[in-house]
Amino acid sequence: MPTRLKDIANALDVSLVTVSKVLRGKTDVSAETRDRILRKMEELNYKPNMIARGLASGRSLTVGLIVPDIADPFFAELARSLGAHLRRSQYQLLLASADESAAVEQHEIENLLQRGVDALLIASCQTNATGLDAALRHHTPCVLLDRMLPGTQANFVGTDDVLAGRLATEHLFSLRRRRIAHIGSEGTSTATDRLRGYREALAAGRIPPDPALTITCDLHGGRPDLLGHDAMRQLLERPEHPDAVFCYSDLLAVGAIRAAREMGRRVPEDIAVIGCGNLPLSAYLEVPLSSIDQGTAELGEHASQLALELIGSKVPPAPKSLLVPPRVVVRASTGASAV
Amino acid sequence: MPTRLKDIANALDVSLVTVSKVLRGKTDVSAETRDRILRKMEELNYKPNMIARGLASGRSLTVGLIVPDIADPFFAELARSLGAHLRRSQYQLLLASADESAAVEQHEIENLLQRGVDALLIASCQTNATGLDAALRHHTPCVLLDRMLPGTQANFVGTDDVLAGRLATEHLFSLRRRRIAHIGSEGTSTATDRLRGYREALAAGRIPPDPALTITCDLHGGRPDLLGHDAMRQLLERPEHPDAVFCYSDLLAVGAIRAAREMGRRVPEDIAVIGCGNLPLSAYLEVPLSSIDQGTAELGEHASQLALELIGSKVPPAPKSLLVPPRVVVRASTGASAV
DNA sequence: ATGAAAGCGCTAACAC
DNA sequence: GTGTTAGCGCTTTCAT
Repeated sequence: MPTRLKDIANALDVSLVTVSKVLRGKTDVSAETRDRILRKMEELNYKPNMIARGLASGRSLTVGLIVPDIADPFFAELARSLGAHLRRSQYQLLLASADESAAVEQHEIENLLQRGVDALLIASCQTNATGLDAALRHHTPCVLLDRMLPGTQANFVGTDDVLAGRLATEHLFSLRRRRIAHIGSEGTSTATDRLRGYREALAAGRIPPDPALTITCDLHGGRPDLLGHDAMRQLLERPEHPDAVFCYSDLLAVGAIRAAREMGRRVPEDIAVIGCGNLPLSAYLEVPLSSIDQGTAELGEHASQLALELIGSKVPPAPKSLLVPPRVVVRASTGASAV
Repeated sequence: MPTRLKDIANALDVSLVTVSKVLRGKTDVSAETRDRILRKMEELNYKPNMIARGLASGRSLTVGLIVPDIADPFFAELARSLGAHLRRSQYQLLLASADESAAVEQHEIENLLQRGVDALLIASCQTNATGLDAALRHHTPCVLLDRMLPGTQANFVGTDDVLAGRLATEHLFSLRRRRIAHIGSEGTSTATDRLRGYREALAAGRIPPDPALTITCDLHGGRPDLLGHDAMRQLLERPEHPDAVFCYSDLLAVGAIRAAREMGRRVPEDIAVIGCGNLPLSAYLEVPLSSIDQGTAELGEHASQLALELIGSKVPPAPKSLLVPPRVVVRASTGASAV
């Protein structure tokens, strides 16, 4: 059985409280007793029971993270970064993957709150913020990650997705492409923001918007690579087909490129393609994929910082929004061999 | 503030214990009181405080998972599957990523035990099993995932890696390749087992082992794709170069293919390559990559089952080893266009 | 069928 | 400096 504070106290004939004080680094203990206690802790290999500590203190030294899908490389990297940063501050990450389901996500929110997390980080797949009410009831600080929720004045850490869309589109524009399509998504702030950036860039380039060049995929509807494939085929079958495409995600882009090549188009000569997310394997794809890098590790760092800050403040500060600037990574799919 | 059992009890003028009984589904409560209590719980939106419950009952309904790197697609998928299965049994997954460091892993083991996990699942990057002693002290059941540890009689759930190595090599053999190389790894049971399977298959095919055809990479030394690249270059610079390579991982294989092509070799015509792990993007690589699929989701299911079983048994049963059989997935890198 | 008493291992206030 | 007294919110055992 693991050693308890009481065991240390008994062995040394001091009170349990004194031991607890040493444990927590309180200064009202004589140097001598402190030494004896520390030595005994070492000797008996004492490790505090975090459950008991959590119950007594009301703080669990725990941060909950909910992501739509931990198998998505973006969220996996985010979790990794977050976990590493929190560990340095003695915090433990409780991870939940919502399986892309709003119901599961809601369940996990309640669940993590019941487990007494000191802060809750959510990359939400809900469409509104009512699910966060539970966190308010618990007075648990909450940070939205990656995706904003409509009608919320919440803390947010994410990519500047409008900028992401603009950078991607401007990059295609700089390659002298003028019929620039967008294969997008819907239902998330990331989707609408990237679309907005795309439109802004077109406007800035004095390209009239052509509704036929925007296709929206329902990413709940299946594998994104296949959806991207379909979307590209639709685009290329139209008489006025595009000479460039900005895809909402790399996975969509991968499928889109496959479709283009199957239809005899050269990438990037006939059609340039850029994705978003900068998958680790981007460089090794059939056509190495240009993409928008979101600085995922940096996102995790900011999120953990903000979480700790919120935990530390007695009164909840005004909600903050932290936008990490993305950057273009050029590879062959929009590369030098382009026309 | 969240509702507590006491609030329900007071509101209904029954004892806290009766409420607790209803909460836990005990039958020694009259149907009427039960109904009143359940209604009140609903009304006050009662959610049990899992920390208090954990402290009182000694069970946290929590399972800890430690992986070397959550950003590795294999471990991410494992975590996803595990989390989904545990959720169905009301268990919560506590995830820790060890950053490929044995020291961090050890730290996380202690950490999760202090948090009172009911079982501990570890894909370990340690070289021996002494780190698991802490779990024994806590009487916490423990399952090794993916990698066995030498000198351990522990529960294990993982791929049948000897079979993986044999299947991969036999597949290359069936393509009439006879100079089959192996780009391997070291320090893990997966590495030595796959190597063993490779050798067994060679022996079965009456191919004399050629030490010049086995290269071992130190995967702690950097990016696996670059290591694979280097390894392939070494292999091809030798006078008696191979006509096929089985790589320990897909990432190694990806780098290896790149190197081969840079050196003017055609894949698979001049050299066939098969990896292991079956990355989600395998089909979209510059040369779609043949691989060994490990049935990761199935691994997660078995692991969660075993964990729950161990938690449920009063006396620890004899350690079990569960080996999931892998299977070959053929793509272009060893595909039909082969000689 | 109901509840009183004790306690899980720790922390937080306040005495001495 | 040190220790005492009270809990945190729940479960467990055992009376009634």
